[in-house]
Amino acid sequence: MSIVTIKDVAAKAGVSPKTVSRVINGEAYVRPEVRELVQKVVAELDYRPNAFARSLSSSRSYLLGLFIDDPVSGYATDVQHGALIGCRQRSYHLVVEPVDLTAPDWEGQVRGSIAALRLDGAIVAPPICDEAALMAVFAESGLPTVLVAPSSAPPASGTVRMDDRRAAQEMTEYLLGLGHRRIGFVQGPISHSASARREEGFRKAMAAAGVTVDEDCIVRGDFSSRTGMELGERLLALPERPTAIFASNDDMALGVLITAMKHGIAVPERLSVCGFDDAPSSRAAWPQVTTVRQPKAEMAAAAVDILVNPQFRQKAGDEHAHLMLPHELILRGSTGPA
Amino acid sequence: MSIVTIKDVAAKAGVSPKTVSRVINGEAYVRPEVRELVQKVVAELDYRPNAFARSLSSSRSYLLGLFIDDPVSGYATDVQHGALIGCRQRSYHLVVEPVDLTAPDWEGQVRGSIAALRLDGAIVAPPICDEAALMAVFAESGLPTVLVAPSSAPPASGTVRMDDRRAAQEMTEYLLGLGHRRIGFVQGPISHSASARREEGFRKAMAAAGVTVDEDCIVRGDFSSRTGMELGERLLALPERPTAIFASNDDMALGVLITAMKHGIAVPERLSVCGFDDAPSSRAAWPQVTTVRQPKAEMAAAAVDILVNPQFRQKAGDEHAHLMLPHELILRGSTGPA
DNA sequence: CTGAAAGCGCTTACAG
DNA sequence: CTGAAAGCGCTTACAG
Repeated sequence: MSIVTIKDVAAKAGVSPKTVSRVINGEAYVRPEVRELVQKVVAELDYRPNAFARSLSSSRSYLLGLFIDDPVSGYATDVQHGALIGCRQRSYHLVVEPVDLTAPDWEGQVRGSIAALRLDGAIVAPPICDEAALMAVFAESGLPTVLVAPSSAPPASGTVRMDDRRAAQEMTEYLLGLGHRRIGFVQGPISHSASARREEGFRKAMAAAGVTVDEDCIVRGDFSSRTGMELGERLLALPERPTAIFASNDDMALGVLITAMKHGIAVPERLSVCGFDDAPSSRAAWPQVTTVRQPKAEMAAAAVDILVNPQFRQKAGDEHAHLMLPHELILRGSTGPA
Repeated sequence: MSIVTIKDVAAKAGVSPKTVSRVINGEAYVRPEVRELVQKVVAELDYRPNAFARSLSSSRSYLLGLFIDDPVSGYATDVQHGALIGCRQRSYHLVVEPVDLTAPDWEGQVRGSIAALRLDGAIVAPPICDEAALMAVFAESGLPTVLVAPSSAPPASGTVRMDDRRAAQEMTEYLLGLGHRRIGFVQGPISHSASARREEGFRKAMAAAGVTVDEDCIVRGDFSSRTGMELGERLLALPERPTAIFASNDDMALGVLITAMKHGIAVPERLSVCGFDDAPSSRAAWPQVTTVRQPKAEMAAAAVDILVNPQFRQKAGDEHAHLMLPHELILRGSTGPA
């Protein structure tokens, strides 16, 4: 394949390499006719600036790092997809860096990526965006860093999140609107603070509707469909059985659904079930599960925007960008009137 | 953060930059004591070679591209995970490049990535590894390219795959071993040739066991759980109902399972169901679905090995590496004696 | 508006 | 076994 360099373009256009550089970087101060000529030659020769040479001489790498814990999770996948789309639009490239906090040298790995690749910015996905030690590495490196859906608010250049509390509140209001009063709630693991916020939203809506929450109806799972099944058993065995169960993630909702099916309890006729996340499992189930769509890809794309935005980059460090993106209730077949 | 360069290390160690270069690249011809000294200084200064400078002066970028169609699919996720692990081990980095063949300028995008990033190699996931136009772009660029689970055998530096036919055969033998004779088979879409190979395996095992296949028991789906449900209805309504259904992917198996539940047909007591892929849906279901594990991550890691292996890189173009990786039958609760 | 000079941080030949 | 020179392909100051 042609290894066309800036010199080739310059020679053919009869200008200096610097002028070609100006044109391809969209700088001002180039005579329109010269600009046009250069652009024509660039197209003819299919010239692609060497990203490495560019990075070496400038201070930018045009590379963003996506740091994730478990790259195989559906969550990570969606986040990555959004980041990829954002990068593509801005002519950046994305380097995916798995971070295994249990590995002995994870810190060296992260430092290595930052230093060797001269990343222009980092996007950190949950749950590792809540790890103080990791955030310290980024802070120390001075790398602009945007956190996606962090639980707390660690020091970072920016954060992008959704309103878990408000979303859970809306879902609960929806169930109440269907006439449900006795509603079971399946909590997530304590470590996952978004889960706590979801519970808050649930309780807030219940209180606002003047409905007392029976604490027997509140059970704690670990976000797996397995605990969803177990806790479903428990809730459905209650003397006064709930008419609806709100699980704080979809996998647990699926577990509840399976348990209901095992016991021949028709969903949604005799039991409404809803989840949170809009995970693939919510669609694989039957009936499909009513849930909350997290704007995962949109959050990641917004993170890219924050990092790439020149104004932001300049002020990185003292300016912070905090975005709250809208969620969406996805109403499906698993919920119905009480 | 420290911007330590090779000169800093050289100065502190009292040697030339070239010697430092030799040490960090593990070249021969460095006196042991000098090597040790340099390594000590490198560690002290936490020196990280600038990947861009390295790439610019050498011909290697230490970057591999993973080209995928739909980065959100579970398949892509697993492949990426394996590639990531492979890269990590070899001190390479992975750049993920989504390829949207429906976009007007997909070809320019791919060319751009290859040229601008000076990739050392490309890993191409299915189904785009079967697109002739895309493969032509890689061929033209001269970039070493390894295909993961291609259906046909397009020209490429290497391929890594599993034996779909053999796996389906083994699964069928397993069902036959359980005493099943009337077995339904849900085909995948014609476009997906692996699906055809799975059917071949099924038929081969049946023939070997002397069992005639009733063509009414063979139905074609599109790999979605939706068609799994529909075709499940059809198979279960057959005058003589199958005692087992082998779906050529897990999503369809899940659909069959749901249909069975709806009709109150106990699985595995009255119907055995099995799938293919070991997708998340096979575990989310209840009972969990017996399936075939594709070594997706392993295939991708092997692809990295092929690309990074110096011997291979040298001969790239005229030498081809073709690997067949072992699969695994995952026996779970959805299958039982006839 | 345009270009010549210098340099980014490495590695590739090439001498010793 | 070791190092001085040149260069990879761009961009950053700096002149004009």
